[in-house]
Amino acid sequence: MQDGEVFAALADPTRRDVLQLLADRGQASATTLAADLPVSRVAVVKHLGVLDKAGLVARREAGREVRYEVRPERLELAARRLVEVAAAWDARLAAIKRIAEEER
Amino acid sequence: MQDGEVFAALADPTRRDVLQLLADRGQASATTLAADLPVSRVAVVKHLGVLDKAGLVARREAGREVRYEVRPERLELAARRLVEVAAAWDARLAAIKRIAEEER
DNA sequence: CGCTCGTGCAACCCTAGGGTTACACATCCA
DNA sequence: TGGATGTGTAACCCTAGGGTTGCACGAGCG
Repeated sequence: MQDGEVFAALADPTRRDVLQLLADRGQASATTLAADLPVSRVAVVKHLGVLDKAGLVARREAGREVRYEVRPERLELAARRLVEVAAAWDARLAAIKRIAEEER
Repeated sequence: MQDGEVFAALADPTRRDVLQLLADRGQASATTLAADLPVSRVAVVKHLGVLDKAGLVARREAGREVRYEVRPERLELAARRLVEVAAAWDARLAAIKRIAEEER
């Protein structure tokens, strides 16, 4: 459940569609999701698999079918990490700029 | 310069290394970056290309060499979008939960 | 019980893209 | 001017992974 996995998960357009669709419905199975997507059920299952590993989605078995639901917390966490990294870069850049100023 | 491009750019580990290295140095050319990475210069150039398209890096020609530098703003922007999406999902999930409560 | 529906799984196809080497060209400097 | 040095580009290799079809299996229901 690394950050890299989250980015990789978010990188694929079909996967983002799956995520969005899932968010709209609250919860759904791979089969019903596939009905409203231009790809097969198997493809959707694979996508849900990587989304699950990335922690962006929760898998819950209900009888003979498998329900998935979105987990916004993970997305927020990833976003916060991004902000942290960006801030760190900013600080470093500011420091470099300051040094450049002093040397002038 | 779509959001998808940013995620795709961030998805590759080598690319993240390039980004980090670039952030450490403030600015650098593809050749000098390649010196401290386990891949060839050509590979680094390609990576810098997608980072550039994603807006995460700025390309600046200086004489016969090409300097690149990191652009934290784009990273922050992407992060903010993520937070927005997560918030939207949260709201939707909350709504669905509320409806479920009412139906009870 | 028998039929249907939802999953899991295996085998396969095909392209994107990350990586390489080799060569041509431009710029800087002794 | 000539030789390093830094880029760009072309041709190529190879795997990851997104997509498919086909089939077997288990759960639910008339």
